Amino acid sequence: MEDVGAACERVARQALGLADLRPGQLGAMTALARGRDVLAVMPTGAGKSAIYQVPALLLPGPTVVVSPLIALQRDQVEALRAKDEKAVSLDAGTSAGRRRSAFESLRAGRTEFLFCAPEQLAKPDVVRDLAAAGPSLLVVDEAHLISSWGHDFRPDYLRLGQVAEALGRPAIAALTATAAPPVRAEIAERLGLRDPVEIVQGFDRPNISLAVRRMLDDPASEIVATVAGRPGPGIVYTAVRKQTTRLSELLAEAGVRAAAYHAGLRRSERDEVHGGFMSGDVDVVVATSAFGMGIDKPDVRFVVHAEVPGSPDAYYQEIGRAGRDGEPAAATLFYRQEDLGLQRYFTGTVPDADALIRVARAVAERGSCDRRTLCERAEVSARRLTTLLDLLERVGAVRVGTRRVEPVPDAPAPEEAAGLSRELAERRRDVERTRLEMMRRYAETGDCRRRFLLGYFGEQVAEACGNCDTCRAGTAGRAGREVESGPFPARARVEHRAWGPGEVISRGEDRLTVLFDTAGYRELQLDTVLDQDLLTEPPDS
DNA sequence: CGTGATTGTAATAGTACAATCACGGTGCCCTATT
Repeated sequence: MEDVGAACERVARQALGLADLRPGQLGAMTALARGRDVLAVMPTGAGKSAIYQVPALLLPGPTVVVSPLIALQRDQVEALRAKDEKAVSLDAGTSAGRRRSAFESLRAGRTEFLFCAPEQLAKPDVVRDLAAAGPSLLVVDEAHLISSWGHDFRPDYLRLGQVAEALGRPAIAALTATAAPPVRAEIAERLGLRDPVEIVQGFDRPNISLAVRRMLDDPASEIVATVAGRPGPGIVYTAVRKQTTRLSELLAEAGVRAAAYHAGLRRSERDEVHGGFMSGDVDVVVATSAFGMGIDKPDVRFVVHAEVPGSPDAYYQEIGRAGRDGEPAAATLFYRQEDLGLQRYFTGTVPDADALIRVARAVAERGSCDRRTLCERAEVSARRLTTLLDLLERVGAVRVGTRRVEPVPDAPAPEEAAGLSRELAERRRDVERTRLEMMRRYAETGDCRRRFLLGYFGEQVAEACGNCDTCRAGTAGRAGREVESGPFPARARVEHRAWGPGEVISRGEDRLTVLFDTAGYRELQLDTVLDQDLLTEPPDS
């Protein structure tokens, strides 16, 4: 009988035309083909799709792929059809007839791949119809969104673990290009991955040079000068929509073929800008974070940030769109301290106690009920309900199934449950804010910027990179060199007097960055830690 | 949290500054019109 690895290689070659597989790819494929869960963190272009497509063709049942944007789903369907693989996508615009025939075809084994957004899987009949087809694989693409979008923006991301159960718990593949260690942990926890095979490929993109320009006032003219002096194509990221128009107009005046892009534009305008950028008619897109996913243009030469983004995670995701062809590219952050305030605002939502109490009380008084009834009884929107229920469930006040919400025996009283939920949300917000704090550190550090970023993503690098502004300025070598020996090495579990347990993310000569389980990222001076005996290393494995 | 627009007050006709307020990102969905 053929070995699973060999079978993967054969299918990759015959069905998908992939002659050579990278070691990480093959490992992930064979794990999935054997029914194991996989969490893969690999840069775009490293063949993430093949990781699930190959085992999908080997395993008996169909494959459900969760993808955040309808446009991405359609692209993927098209790419598969070009290889003669039967794939469909499902969204709100899919007619009842097409829906029926899609499910029929999945059940009959004529269609292998179904793409949809998590919101589709929030609908009990969709899950029921899919379960009837006996899926063998559930793929969550852009899985970092579970952590970054799930909590308030698209809460249905949080329910995918339960969806997996309802689908008969197929093997799960979680795929992303960017996920720091705590994000990986959250993905695994939320999806309920079972002893997943974790494949993390190098984060480093050495061809992207890094620089920060500190600004005391409006950076617009500096940005225009910088962008106008650089060979295109490039992206300028701004934090607010108004700024996209303003900067693109200033750039146009300076003779740059620039266009603005944000989610408030009409569909046709967005498509036009996107298309123009891909075809080369537009050299520079000035955009909010709406511009990004699904933009696979290899020759982007620079990414400029006009304002600081909310976390190193978001920053790395956005600069990662530069230099995918491997040629030199530049990432420049225009940094003003005041801009941190806006990001603080973006991370600052904690649901109000009243709404939480109303929901908790409705469930407690009424008993098992469906979501619609609950929305009416508690007077909250369907979307908000998902966020509230997630919190209430995590503090043990309710149990949320795919169809119904159930009360929990001995649950805390509604007022108490609301209080606990708010504490949970506050803790989460505080952790978010320490991410922002790490972004500030990146902008203000005198150490090698790449070493800082890679350290944040859990990669220890001894040498300064030589391709960032601090390296060129000569400040990088002196501060914060990684140290191999001594107490509190990277990845060590530690316990702080006030902040509780955590893990050392990076270890410098004179300071430590620690991610605390509840207090988030903190930087500690090694002297102080030793003098005051602030940290202990618990004597475990 | 910070910005920019609007309103308010004080002192006296045009302006100056303070207080208040609204606003700020990402995309599914579903339904009603063209």
